[in-house]
Amino acid sequence: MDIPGYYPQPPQPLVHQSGNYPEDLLVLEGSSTSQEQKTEAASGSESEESCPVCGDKVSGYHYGLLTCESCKGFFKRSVQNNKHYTCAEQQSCPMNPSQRKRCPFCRFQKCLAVGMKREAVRADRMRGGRNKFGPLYRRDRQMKRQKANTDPYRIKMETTQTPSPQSLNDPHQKGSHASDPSSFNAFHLSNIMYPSDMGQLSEPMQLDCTANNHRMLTPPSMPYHGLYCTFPGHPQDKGEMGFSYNPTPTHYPVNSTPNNLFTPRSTPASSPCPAPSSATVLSQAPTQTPTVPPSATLTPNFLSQLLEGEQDEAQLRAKVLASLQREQANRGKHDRLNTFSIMCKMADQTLFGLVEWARNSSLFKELKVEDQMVLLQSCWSELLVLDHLCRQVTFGKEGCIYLVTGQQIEVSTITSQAGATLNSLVSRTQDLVSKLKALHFDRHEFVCLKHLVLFNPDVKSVQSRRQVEQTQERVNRALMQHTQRNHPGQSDKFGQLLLRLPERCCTPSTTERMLKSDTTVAPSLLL
DNA sequence: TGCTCAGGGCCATTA
DNA sequence: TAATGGCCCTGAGCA
Repeated sequence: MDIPGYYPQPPQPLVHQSGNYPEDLLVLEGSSTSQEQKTEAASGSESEESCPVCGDKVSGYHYGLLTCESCKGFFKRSVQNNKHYTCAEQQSCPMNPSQRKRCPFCRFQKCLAVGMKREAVRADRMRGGRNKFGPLYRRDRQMKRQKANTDPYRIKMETTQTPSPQSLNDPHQKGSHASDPSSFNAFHLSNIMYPSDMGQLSEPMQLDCTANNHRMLTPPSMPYHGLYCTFPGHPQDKGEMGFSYNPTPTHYPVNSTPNNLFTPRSTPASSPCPAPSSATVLSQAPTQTPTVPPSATLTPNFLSQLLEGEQDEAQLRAKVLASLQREQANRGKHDRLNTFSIMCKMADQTLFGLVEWARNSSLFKELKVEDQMVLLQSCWSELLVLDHLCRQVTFGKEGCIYLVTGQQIEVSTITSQAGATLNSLVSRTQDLVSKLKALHFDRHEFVCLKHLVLFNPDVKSVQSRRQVEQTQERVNRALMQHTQRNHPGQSDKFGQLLLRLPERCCTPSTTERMLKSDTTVAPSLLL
């Protein structure tokens, strides 16, 4: 959401923001009066929010959402003068007040991505008056009030240090295991976990998704810098992609393939993603007891405990779809989200789900709030990618990418439209999915890997480092014992799983950490 | 009828 | 010298 991410203090959402207006709690929900506006102005909350494009201080609603004066002017000039920019880098330039001027291409793309509307720039250049988005602004304010009223994590934020704006928007810090908690992506997570001013767990914007799977051209669940790529021939600013959601997608996941290794805790009968058969790897596991220490008898319970906190795929799918539908409903049929924005919002919602998962983890709950923050801040992008991989292994059909919404896109459709960088990402992802499928990656192993990524004792600013380390070692042992017990024929499965991690997160640090944590296994892994 | 506030213009500053 | 960004003006919408 952030994913993406990029917003300095006060906390920001990945794409859209919502506010925290304590005084507004006195205003009846659903009402929108001048008094309400006066109250907002008096509270100063809105003026303290940060621009979703660059993180600077917002000056009001401009072209569809709250932005700073600078981005307002930039967007206006870009549209009025029909500017066409190019990016000298990877189309993922950092966007913060000090660097926003460096790459107008990325800045403009981000303006569009977060929801600034070209059509709000008047073609006739007439001054003054109100635009047609007045009702939208009012709804946005109402949602902020509602979230401010219902968010249970606001109090925690008040006791949590937030990072300095300077470092928040630097995407070069993304994905670093030892990332500074003040990194911009870290900041995103802090907003999601403990939204204060902005209410990161904001009511999702609404949208009508009536559906055309085949026209979806962007890949799901990529790291945010990837999401901000453009697609040759399909720039996101072309407007509506005709994305719509059909509750019954054309492409259903094949639940009878050997790839369906996971057993979701529940999947509605009407789900476009039927529950995989119960013939999971676990159920097929041999009864023979492997040569594991006596302590291993606790492992199944431990793994069950980890699994209890797992996200329900059907629920997550429902949430994402509801969010997209609400977003489009708010926008109206002539103002559809483009594909790029839809993908960003899917990633947002997926990330919210992952944060929720972490917060519900019994192991994670044992940590101090500050440690929870910095751990999530350091690994959110890896969790997103891991989550994507898991979804592909579980539900993905050969040659297709399975979206969190239950829809599938053919990889060939993407590769025929995308540029080299994105194609490379998609290709690497698919390779990794194939390897994991070959390993018969199961749900227990997935939940272990998620915990291993999450409990990273190398993250700076972790206070209870020893506790994190011990938890990681515990999960590591559980994973090893599980693979030995259930896959005795694959003696190196544990190592193979860990070796996949660097491919997932593009850094060997996670694997190195785990190898260090279990020296009995390390030698065989290094061979 | 006066107030609000979002879009447009101006212009000093910056790169 | 073009781009940026802060400040001010304008005027439709609303109470």
